[in-house]
Amino acid sequence: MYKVLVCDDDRAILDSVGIYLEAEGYAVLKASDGAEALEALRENEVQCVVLDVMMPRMDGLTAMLKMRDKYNFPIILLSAKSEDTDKIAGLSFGADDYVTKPFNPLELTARVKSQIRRYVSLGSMEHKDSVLTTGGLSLDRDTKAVTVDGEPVKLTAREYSILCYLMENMGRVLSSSQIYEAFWNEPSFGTEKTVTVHVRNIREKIEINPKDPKYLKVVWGLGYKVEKY
Amino acid sequence: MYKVLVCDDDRAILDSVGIYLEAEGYAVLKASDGAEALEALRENEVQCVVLDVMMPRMDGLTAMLKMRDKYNFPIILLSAKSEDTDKIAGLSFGADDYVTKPFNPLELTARVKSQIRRYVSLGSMEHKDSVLTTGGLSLDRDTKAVTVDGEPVKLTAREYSILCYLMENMGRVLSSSQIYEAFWNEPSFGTEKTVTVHVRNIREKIEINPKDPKYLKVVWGLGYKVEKY
DNA sequence: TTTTTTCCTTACCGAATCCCAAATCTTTTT
DNA sequence: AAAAAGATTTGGGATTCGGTAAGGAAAAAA
Repeated sequence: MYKVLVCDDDRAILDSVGIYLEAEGYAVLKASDGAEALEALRENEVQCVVLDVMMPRMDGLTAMLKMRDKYNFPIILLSAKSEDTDKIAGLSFGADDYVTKPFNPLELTARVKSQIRRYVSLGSMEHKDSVLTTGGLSLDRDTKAVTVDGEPVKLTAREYSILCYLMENMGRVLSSSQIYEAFWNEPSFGTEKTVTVHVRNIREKIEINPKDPKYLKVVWGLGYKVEKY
Repeated sequence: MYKVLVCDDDRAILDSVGIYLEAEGYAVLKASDGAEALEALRENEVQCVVLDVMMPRMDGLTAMLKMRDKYNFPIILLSAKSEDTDKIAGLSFGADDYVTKPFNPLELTARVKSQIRRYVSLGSMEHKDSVLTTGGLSLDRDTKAVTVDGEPVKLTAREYSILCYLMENMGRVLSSSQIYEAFWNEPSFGTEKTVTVHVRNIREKIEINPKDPKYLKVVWGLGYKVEKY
């Protein structure tokens, strides 16, 4: 039976999440701050951790960094929508997934399930491929380095995030609002144009001829995609 | 067509939200308290619920918990602005999003749209195959790619949606007005002719001989269908 | 801290593309 | 043969995308 550690200072959330996860057949350990969580980990082998960002004594991000020193199980962060400390900031610090409050407990359960499946199927193999490639374009999610035909390309944070998202969904068409919502955690009304400007800037950097893009293509009326070669 | 249940004791809000959602092409069910909402859910399959927190008889949070026992559609809470957002985030455990009153109806609409998109795409991720096929014709809903005998075909956005709709209902006959209303939410007087034109353009692209269509056939006096092979 | 630099967002215009409706022609049904 | 339904063609109008630029925010440097 797989074990999941849930860490949140709100007991109501702790209990309810526990109920949902137990219904899925997981054993649930509970902690109400980072210190308690680390202590629980010393005595138990878990396959996944759900961690609130805002907690007394030791906050979630600090706790996560300490966990990463010793363990490599997946970590899912919880945070209130209002704090909005960028999704990317959280993920790039070593989290595997990120859920904003309020959240659907069923969705959290689904994410836990999917993280555990990935974790155990990799069988503690450290070899998750962090490099995405198509044709001469490649992106390394560990080093955040992007190269075209071996030449390094300097992208800004937003540009990197957008390109990364598109390459993780290689071949799939994503609408401007989908892309927008993936990073701003906000539905878009009228702000989709921002995405097109970023797309243009990305093309300027990674395409030989931005007018006739080879990698980052538009699908009229539907969205953008990265071509799979 | 997706259905949204809106629940609020203020009839003015109920009506205005209803108008905006209907303009977006959703079917709207209305309820004025939690009990009514639960009853409506027994008789209808909905894809999203908008729920006021403060209501007589049965309040929103209680209603939400009861809904979570049986359903897993997204729930969006409405709450008074007075409480601070972090507090709401904590209290509203189990919701997928929240909006504070007073609110911009367009914002609420955008959030509903975004939740429904996530909900239906998650559903199709698990079970349904994203590729529809009949004979040599195939359509991939992820990449939005259509091929005939392996050859890629370039369709416009509207052509794609119409073909997709027909292929999702493979073998079934759909009238022009049905097809029209599926995308252009609302009337269909004289406008069915437009569908005819699109059908012709689609045939031009996917049929060997558009005069004697193999896939996209007409059923005289009733409508169109995609032949199942 | 203040200054400097880089980056993000928004607005606008032009160009490419597509949608729609009307008019006309063809096929099917009665 | 007449009537009804679908097929085809065409042009104006609406959308969507690309490109540019400027103001403001954020990050980096001093």
